[in-house]
Amino acid sequence: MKILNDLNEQQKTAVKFNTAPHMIVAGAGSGKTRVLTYKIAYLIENGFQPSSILALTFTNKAAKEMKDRIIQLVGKKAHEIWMGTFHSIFARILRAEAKKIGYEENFSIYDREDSVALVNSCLQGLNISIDSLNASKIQSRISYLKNQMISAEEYSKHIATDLIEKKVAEVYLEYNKRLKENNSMDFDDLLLKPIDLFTNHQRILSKYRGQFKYILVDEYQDTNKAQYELLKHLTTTRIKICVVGDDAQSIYGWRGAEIKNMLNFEKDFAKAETFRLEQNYRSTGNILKAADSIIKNNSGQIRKTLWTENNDGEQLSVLRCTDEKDEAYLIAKRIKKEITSRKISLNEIAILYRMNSQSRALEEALRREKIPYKIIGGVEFYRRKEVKDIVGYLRVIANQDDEESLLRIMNYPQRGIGNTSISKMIDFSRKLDIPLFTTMLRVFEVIEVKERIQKNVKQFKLFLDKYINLKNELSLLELTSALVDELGILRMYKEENSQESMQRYDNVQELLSGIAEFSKTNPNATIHDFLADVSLITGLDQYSDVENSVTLMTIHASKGLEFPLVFITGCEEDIFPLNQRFDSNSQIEEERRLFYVALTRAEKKVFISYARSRYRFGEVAYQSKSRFIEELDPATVHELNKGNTRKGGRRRKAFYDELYQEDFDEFNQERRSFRVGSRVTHDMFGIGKVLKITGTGDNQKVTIAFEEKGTKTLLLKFANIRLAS
DNA sequence: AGCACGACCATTTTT
DNA sequence: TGGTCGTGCT
Ligand SMILES: Nc1ncnc2c1ncn2[C@@H]1O[C@H](COP(=O)(O)OP(=O)(O)OP(=O)(O)O)[C@@H](O)[C@H]1O
Repeated sequence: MKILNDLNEQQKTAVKFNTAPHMIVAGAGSGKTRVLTYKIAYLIENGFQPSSILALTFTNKAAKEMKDRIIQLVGKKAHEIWMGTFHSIFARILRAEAKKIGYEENFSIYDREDSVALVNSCLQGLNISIDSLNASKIQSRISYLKNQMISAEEYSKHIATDLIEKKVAEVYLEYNKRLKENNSMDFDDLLLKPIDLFTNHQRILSKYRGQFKYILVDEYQDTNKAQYELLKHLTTTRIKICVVGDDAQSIYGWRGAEIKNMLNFEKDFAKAETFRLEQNYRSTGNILKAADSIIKNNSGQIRKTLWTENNDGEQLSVLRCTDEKDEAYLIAKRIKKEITSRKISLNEIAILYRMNSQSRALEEALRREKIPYKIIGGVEFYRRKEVKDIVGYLRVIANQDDEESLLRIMNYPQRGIGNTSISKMIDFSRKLDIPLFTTMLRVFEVIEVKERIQKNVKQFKLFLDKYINLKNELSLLELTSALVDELGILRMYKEENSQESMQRYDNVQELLSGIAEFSKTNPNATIHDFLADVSLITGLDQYSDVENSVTLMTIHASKGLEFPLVFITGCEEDIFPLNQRFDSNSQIEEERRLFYVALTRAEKKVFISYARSRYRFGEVAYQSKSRFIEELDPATVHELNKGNTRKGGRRRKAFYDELYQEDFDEFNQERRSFRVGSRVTHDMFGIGKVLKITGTGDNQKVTIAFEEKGTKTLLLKFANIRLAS
């Protein structure tokens, strides 16, 4: 069969095996994704029904790319494959079955921001506050619990012990209740609700078991408990399952991903077989050696061999920089040099970092050097305020119970319904136990609201009713255009005529063209279809490589991608690895896997940079070189600008002139006997670990996490701190 | 009701 | 450093 010609022997064997459950375990760049893609093509070629294949990927973009590739291989019947992320596929199923679990099929999907807003509103409603936790932290906790499949009831009855946990439990319960009342689900519900559905409705479960004859999962190492449960529900001995992954690339533990899903696969699925792919096609020998020297510092992983026919290639280069501006500048310069000497395009270059906040300095330098770039992730288009405002209207038109969205648009654009009036209406709704939307209809009964404002509410209600009635008559695009026009949003931004408002203007325009495009690809799409899609779009999905520009992103976002030239930036203790408090081993190992992922994105050449000081919260913080740099096999790396300290720094300093105001106090740096990460003792507070060092001269401060006395910031001049033995 | 200013807090990583 | 939130003034 022709399809198989693009594969090596091991890959062919894995593609052709289609009997028992099986797992393909393999290192980076060995063609796991390719095998999955070809396997699906192979199945279809051999008469398997595309619509009975369920393929689950990590991002929407990965799904789209895989599907496109399969269409290329076997033609457009591949359109019928059920392919997408766990979240999008199960959202689709939930929409079809919503009634069975007590939701309307037009339910809204809340993203993180919406969820945080709801938590806030719960806190207000319950009239509680938790000192050490803000709404966003509480939301993270709830989400984490949901990921572990710990229900609010269980948490509150059996797990929450101290006062804070009890309060969180109370919020958790209320939050779920309110979600339900709003006919809404958060991201985690998209995985949990289907489990409820399948557990309580045997007939529906049978229906989907009949539908999906073959289930394939990419990036299995990053699936969580709920996803595992879903797979267990959907598979029977007659349904085939194939999962693909690399335990060394599991980087979402903080979100509940469990490598153990992978380690236990053979036990979990009867008669399971494991396949391996060992030839790497992506990287040079040196990059692979370097990556291997990193990952072998982790304990207990599935043993894998990885070899390549590629030659050793160049060594990795380490760039030592004065601070983050210097780092950004050196990288920009380096890029200019490399595109001419290597004759590569900007598209072939990626700059990776540990956290989004690191991109700022890099962007600034790239702009100065006139190097075009694109950022993947970051603030995503559909999360921008002006876009979410309009989407908020659409959501309310689709689902009047969606209180968060209703509150969002109530006074936007301003129509004279202020916060006090809104709270009065909310109180009224709660007292009578009716939706806010109904309260708007009965606003004349809410006597606390001034008459003039009651009229405004009434008018707004009529405005919404009009569109609610129109939603079945107008197309999605007609509806949205009419809405935006009547709201006068574009006019408003234009009149304001600031740089910011013009940006917003453009974004609204872009939303409209996005809708136009969506309507084109999905001709009969309703507002519900569009909203379902929008909630699950992420920043990672909007990536196109048409324009010629450098790619900037977090390492998490780079998973599965590859670039000839890769920069890994900010390789300093407390940034990468970003370890907080006293190192827990599993945390540092996840950081190490992250570094492994970063290295293995590269095909030809890696630059690793670190800065000796960096602005953090407006203060200078002194940094020390990442332990990961030390762990690299020395035969594979060299330091590029050794001994380049003051001299190079000065020259570049001149370049940035006013940008450099702070003086880098090298003397102080050398004199100190400890650095970030050192264990120190203090006469009063005992033993602790240095978290950060800030300021210069007499103002130099150290933040230390003491084992017994908690975290303290001390003035170095007075505190008697010594290195612990 | 709506704006301006100041206090405070923040940095993981994202479906 | 910069963005968000609350208060107090108009
Ligand atoms: N048999 C093959 N012949 C030629 N190129 C191959 C072959 N198999 C894989 N490749 C190439 O190797 C690269 C890596 O493949 P792929 O992305 O499928 O690997 P992966 O194992 O999924 O990687 P990662 O774990 O990093 O996501 C791709 O550029 C792919 O085209």
